[in-house]
Amino acid sequence: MTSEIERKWQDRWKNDSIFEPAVIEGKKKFLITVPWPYTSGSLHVGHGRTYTLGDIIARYKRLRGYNVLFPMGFHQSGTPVLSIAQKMLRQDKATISLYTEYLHQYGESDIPARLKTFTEPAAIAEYFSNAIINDFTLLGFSIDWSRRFTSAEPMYQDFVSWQFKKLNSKGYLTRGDYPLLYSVEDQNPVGEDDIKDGDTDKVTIEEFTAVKFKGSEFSLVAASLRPETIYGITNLWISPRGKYFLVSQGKEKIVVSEKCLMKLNLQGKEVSDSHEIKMEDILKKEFQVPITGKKIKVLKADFVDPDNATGIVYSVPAHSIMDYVALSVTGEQSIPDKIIDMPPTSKSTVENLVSKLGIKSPSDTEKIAEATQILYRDEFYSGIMNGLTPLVGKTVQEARADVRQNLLDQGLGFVLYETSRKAETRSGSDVLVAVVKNQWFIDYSRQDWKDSSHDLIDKMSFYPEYLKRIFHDSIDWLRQRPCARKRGLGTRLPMDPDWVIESLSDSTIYPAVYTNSPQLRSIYDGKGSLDFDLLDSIFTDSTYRGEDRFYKTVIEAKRQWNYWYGVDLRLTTSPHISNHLSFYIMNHVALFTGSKLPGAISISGTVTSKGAKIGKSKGNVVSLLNVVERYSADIYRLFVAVGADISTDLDWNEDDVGVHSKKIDQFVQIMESFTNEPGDMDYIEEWFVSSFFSRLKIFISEMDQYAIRHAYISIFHEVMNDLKYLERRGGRVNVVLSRIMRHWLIALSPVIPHLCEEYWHKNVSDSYVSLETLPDIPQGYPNVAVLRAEEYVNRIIQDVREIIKATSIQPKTIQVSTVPDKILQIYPHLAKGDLSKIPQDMKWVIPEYMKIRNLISPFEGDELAILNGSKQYMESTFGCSFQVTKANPVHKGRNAWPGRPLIRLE
RNA sequence: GCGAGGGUAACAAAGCCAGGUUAAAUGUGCAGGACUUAAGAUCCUGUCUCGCAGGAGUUCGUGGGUUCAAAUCCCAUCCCUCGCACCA
Repeated sequence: MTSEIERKWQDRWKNDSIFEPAVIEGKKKFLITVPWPYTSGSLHVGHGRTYTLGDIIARYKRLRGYNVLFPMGFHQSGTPVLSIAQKMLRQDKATISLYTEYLHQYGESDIPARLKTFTEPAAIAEYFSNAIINDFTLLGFSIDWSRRFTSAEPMYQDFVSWQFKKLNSKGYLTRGDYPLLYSVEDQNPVGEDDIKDGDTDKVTIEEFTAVKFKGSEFSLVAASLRPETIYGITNLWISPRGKYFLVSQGKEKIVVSEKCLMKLNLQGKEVSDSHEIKMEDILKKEFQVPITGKKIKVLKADFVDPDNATGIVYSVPAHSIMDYVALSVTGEQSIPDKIIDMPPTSKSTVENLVSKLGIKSPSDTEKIAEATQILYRDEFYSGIMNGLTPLVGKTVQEARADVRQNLLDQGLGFVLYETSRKAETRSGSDVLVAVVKNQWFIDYSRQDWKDSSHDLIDKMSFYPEYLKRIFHDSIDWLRQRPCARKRGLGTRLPMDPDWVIESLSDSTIYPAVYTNSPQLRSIYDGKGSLDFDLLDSIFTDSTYRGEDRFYKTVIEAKRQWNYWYGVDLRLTTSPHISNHLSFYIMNHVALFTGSKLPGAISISGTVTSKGAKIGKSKGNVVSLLNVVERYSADIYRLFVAVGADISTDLDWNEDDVGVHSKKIDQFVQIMESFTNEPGDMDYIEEWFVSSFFSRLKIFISEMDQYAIRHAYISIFHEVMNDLKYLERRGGRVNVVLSRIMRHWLIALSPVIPHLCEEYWHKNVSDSYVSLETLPDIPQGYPNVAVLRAEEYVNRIIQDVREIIKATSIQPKTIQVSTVPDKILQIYPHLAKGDLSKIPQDMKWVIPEYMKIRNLISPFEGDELAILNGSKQYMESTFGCSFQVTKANPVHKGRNAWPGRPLIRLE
């Protein structure tokens, strides 16, 4: 039943193309974008949230009279789709079962046949694009699909080429060497996805300083993360299990481990003439510490990993747990003095940590690792170099940079990159660090660029507001970003077609293309390409000088662009802040000006499922399609709207969904039993209508701040509660609904569009509620006096209840006597403190007033009349008779005060 | 470590930016009642402590401070979550 209604309206919206807005010059427009989905799988309840919130906002802006464009496209560039296709080709079991499941969800009839096509990346992207369109349609999204395009589309790729040529001409692209994780066997860079346990145990790149220790015939190269400790070196360690090689590096001869040779090659350190060297030939020699010139020996140690870094390490027992422990065990040398001083309060010294953690031997690897982490961290942040070094007084942080630079400058060392842990790909080949030569970067580090980005951020709006500060920080923190790679799908870099533009970099200003993709596509189809000058004439101020037969389309493309761009609101999730959204801001600043720049950004929180992060391993993935089938689009939408504030996390919890589902049922019942009953309203009906319009005002002001949750609690839940209350008070539901039906359905339509459309047609008009504008609030509403009066009645009820509770009296009669006229007359003087204006014969009330003044709630209505009007309600509420009188003033004893009548139970 | 967000009643979760109208929304749970042959659904009432008259007391991680007044502002401290990059 519900799904039939939803389908019906989805079809009608689509057939009438009501969400494909045309340019209307002079009408205020609103362009809202949400990041385009990546087309590698099905969407779950978490994905749905941001899109749903986007749709709610789009629909809200429509009812506020904006010409709203809510476009969508698909992201297909990058590596995931490609690697899925490759895995399909390899018949990878896990991938096949995952995609079988996806296809099953989508009700695919011939799964094996469909899977066969998935060896082709385009087929995967195509299939899931269509699946997502289907999902979004079933959720009732008011998306303009006529403008959709994908990042793999040639028309769009010409646009990206234009963008990169512009960036390059403005000097925003640079080149340089860049380290990245690499598989030698596959001859490919590897991402987190390619590494075994890469998602749970992240692999990062660490920058070692490889230090050359000169000997009579060759140098030993030991690598360290802490070059400042060379002043405390006592000896070198090599592994008894390792193989070491003598190689030529330029004119120098150096010795490193076998594994290190490969790293040197990958990292562009050219070496030649390698041959293995016997361990004894190393052990019998002495070597010299660079800078200090100290002569040291080489010792064997089991704890040295020949595969790590150079396979040779230098020993600093005063500042390294392992070296200290190893030395204590051999007892060969005494522990040398420290070269780094710690604050007196610090307990982080080698000796303390070793004894505290009870480390006995080099085989206590876990404890040693823990102690090492503490020591390195504390020395880095609070250590000061002491007088045994020439760097006395410098912090460890400063000293490290100094020594490193010194070694590099004098050719006494070089940079060696290493993985933070031993890593291998999912297929089992080694992951090492390679240095890519001449990597292309977008130079986000440029200060002038950052400055103008900060200016833009100052002008933009953020929801919630604290995001503004975070974006300033993020811009400051950005460095050069590698923007192209050698594999993956995407656009070729126009100045260097060997490279493919990386998938975040090709999607920074793409919302621009939503404005005129049909025109661009038509020109592309006619010309076979979109050249630089043509795009320039559309997206900048330059004029079009191309072929005449495209002239009209170019002008139309430009008109669309001028009307629709910039993006009034971009809505996405927090992981995008430090990358996509920052790039989005900076690329806009680089290429556009004025009204074409972004207006506002809002961030929605993440979605958990049953309290846990959504993931296949947790088994808590709930697909969107499944939710729509089991509940309905409107129930899901209501849950998303009201379940949590836009910026906080939302938990997908079926119990809570059930609550919303019940509320929707009640709403349906109310709407089904509605018949138009215009006519005069009594007091309580007047109260309801007043309350409604007061809630509608709250709704508008909250929605203008995108406080969707507040807005809909007010206009849906609280209005529903008011309706229940109205019934209890004897009001006529249909009479009041006749007064508010238009406003209510229009206001609710952003969240529950299908039901609103259904009842709009049934009860109001045959136009589309989705396109209606919210009418003004009628004159005289909300009627504050009536609202106050009802509050007053409820306060009396509360008081009676409390008295019953405190006294355990079951009243037969409730007597309420309201404020005497004499007290009411002088009350304003009392409230103002003008005690002198109080007539002599009434002065006796002053002491009583002083005592209870905090309990008085002044009330401007006619209390007697209001209470008399509520007599019936009071009697049914308490099941006894209810009498109202005007009290007489009493000199001794208690009096009735404004808003605080006397209550007596009998 | 740095950066950001957060710690509120049995639980979940508002309020905090713009201090008083806050014993503190809302939902769940729990208790009592209404309706029902019964169950369910729905509705009402209650749910920190004390109170035979509408009141009082003690509460919003912990410890201080500002103020006539603090869940709300400031300082310190403990704990939790997320991000720290090339991955979409």
